[in-house]
Amino acid sequence: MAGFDGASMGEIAMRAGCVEGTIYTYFRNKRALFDAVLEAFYEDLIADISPRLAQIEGTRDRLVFFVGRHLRIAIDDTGMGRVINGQVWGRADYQGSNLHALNRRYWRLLTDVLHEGIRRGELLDSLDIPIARDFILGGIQHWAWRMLARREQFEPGVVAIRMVDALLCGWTPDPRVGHLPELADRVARIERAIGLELENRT
Amino acid sequence: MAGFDGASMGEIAMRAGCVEGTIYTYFRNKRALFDAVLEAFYEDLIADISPRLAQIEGTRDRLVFFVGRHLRIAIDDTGMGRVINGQVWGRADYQGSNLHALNRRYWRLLTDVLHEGIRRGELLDSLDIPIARDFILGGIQHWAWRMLARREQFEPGVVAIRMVDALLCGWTPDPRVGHLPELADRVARIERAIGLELENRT
Amino acid sequence: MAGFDGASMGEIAMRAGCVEGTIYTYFRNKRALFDAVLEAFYEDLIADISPRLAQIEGTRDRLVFFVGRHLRIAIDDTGMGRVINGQVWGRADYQGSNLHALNRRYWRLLTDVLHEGIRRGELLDSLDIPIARDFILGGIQHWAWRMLARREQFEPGVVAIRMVDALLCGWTPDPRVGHLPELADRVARIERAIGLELENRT
Amino acid sequence: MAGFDGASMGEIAMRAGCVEGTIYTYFRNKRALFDAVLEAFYEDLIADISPRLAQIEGTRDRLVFFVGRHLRIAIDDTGMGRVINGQVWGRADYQGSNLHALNRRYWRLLTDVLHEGIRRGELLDSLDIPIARDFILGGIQHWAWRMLARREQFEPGVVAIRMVDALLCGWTPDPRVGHLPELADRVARIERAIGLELENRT
DNA sequence: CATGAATGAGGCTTCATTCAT
DNA sequence: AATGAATGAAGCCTCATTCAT
Repeated sequence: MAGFDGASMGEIAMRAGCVEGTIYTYFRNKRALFDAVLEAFYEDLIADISPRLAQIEGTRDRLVFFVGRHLRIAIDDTGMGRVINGQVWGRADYQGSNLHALNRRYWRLLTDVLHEGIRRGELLDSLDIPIARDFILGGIQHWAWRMLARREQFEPGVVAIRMVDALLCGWTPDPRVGHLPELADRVARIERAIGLELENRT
Repeated sequence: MAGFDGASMGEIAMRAGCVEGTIYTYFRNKRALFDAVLEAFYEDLIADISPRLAQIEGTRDRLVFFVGRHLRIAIDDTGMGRVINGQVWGRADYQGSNLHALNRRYWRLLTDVLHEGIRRGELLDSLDIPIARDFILGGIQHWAWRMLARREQFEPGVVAIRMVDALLCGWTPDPRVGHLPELADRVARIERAIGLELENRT
Repeated sequence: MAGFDGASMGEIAMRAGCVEGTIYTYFRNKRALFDAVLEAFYEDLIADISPRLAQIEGTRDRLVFFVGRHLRIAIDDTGMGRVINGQVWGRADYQGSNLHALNRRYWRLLTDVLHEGIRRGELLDSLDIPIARDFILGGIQHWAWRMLARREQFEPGVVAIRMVDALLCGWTPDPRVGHLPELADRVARIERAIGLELENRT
Repeated sequence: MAGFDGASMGEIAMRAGCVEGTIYTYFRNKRALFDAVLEAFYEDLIADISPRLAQIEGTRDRLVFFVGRHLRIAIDDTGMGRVINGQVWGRADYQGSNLHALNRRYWRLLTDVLHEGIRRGELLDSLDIPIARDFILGGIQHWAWRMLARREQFEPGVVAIRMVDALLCGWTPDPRVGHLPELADRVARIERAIGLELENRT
């Protein structure tokens, strides 16, 4: 019903309003057709996201935008997501293919945001970026598929904020924690001032 | 090579050491065969994980065990993972199927750990459990596939710890940080009481 | 209309009284089918010719038998001859194939006759056997095709004799001719002895 | 790779430096194109051979030239030879086609040499010319294909001499055998002269 | 005259499924 | 219960040919 094997050239031709032979005027074979479609999809996606990401300030807002945009793919291009999942992964010649390169360029938009976030101090230095990336991309995918399987609607913008918050809580250094040393200083000064003895607190 | 469409009944029969006709003695059709295989896989998986999860104390350790076990599936049962991915999702009759029920039972093991973690105070009350679950399952999947695609080895136990830490940092309430506002108030009150002069702070 | 490319699997199946799929139960693909047919043909041919050739005395009679039998192929198995011509030659993997081995075994029947003929003194020592073989096989083929193209009937036995005679005239040393010089000497001596006067001869 | 069916109009057009449609401006269909090519080939061949054959004296030299020239076709125009073999023979409308006429004109060059050889007394009166022709053409073809299949080089001029000699040995009258009748006359005269009674010789 | 995109028929092959034994 | 040969629908792909530009 979906995916590379699920779609027949006959059906594709019919939907395209031509006969099977015509497709072969433009694409060498089924695989070439799928590659071309996926490449066009990625190109458009990158061309759409890249400039808008550059205009957003702040790591959190950038992530919210990226996650929301990625979630929208699952809604608008449901089949595409499934094809990518079925085709992009698990192909013998994936590594080194043009598709792989595009996939990397797309992921790069996300990891660049993460790296920049670390540089700005908005994300923890210790953040494992490959893991963070896979959590975001994989988590979004799972969420979207589950929603689609249950035929439930969802608002990408709202879900994106919830997702980013769920992740950022741990990745961003808590500004309040930054006050701890200072607070300790003040307490020590008070103690000195009143010569008071304090109980230990666990 | 893998997946529902990738395997032919002839090949399956050959590997099973029988002829194609024999399979139809036991399974109505190909779909029924695959469902049975997936069900057996899930049953075994749940039977394996469930009791061991019960013996582990502490949310963090439970999550590490679950994540590690799930990662191992991608290594030991690569094909199975792909079949699940291809078949579990995107089937018209998935909702309400026996497979769906098993899938839910498996996920339930994870969400139970999360709920229990909240109850124990080891996870934030505000944690969005569906999102958390999808981050874990989706993140693991992405990570594993990427590794397999690159033919890189990885140690499930080590990766599991890294993953859980990356997530828990934000999900577990830091006990010290929770007391900070209150502590600051008390300090300020004491300072006021004893007439201490404070410098302005930005 | 004939040959490997000329015959469609559909047509073959129809003539065999089954559907296309059935053929693939027995042969991996079209090429395997053709190879099997050709191999069976050669096996039968060799099994038929080999013992009969052994029972025939004399190089000339053996050649007549071989040529006649080969000519009959062109009549009885017209299509087969054409397939062999189209397939046996000009295939990239011909050298070293099973078909090649069979072809050689068949040719060997002929070249063995020729070698034996030389050993017996019935053929010239100087006979170039590869060339002789190609003349026989190629000549027969040309002759048969020409006849078939013109839809002319011919009697293999009669043609075989004509062909072998045409070739043997030069390949077999004429025993009578060998005595000629000696005979001429004796005549000349007698003439001289009896004082006979001879005219000059150029 | 070769033959009528092996070449597609697309490939032909590409090699000709035009598009497929253009070919149909000049040739009604694929068959007409092939016929035209074959005809041009034969025309050139005949135009090349014919005058040179006329300048050669002696049947043997003429045959050596013809055989050598024919062998060279197999080397220089390998594909052409295969096309001719596949197309010239075995076509329903071959008899009476223009191609047939050209083929005959080409063969005629050879049979004319043979007829002339008989007239000159350089070939046996009893030579069966159709058979002789098929031996030459068929033998050459077999030899050439075998060499090409084995990827062996050969020198057309050398092979031609060997072939013609192999055939001529039988086709040319042995000059010594020509003395037999005369010798018999002399013996008879002797017998008469001496009134001798001779024993029967087998 | 040249083009080349579109066509559609036909080819080979696969494969889930059936059924008589 | 097991077999495995037979099926036939469907898939991908090729290619000679046409036709509007």
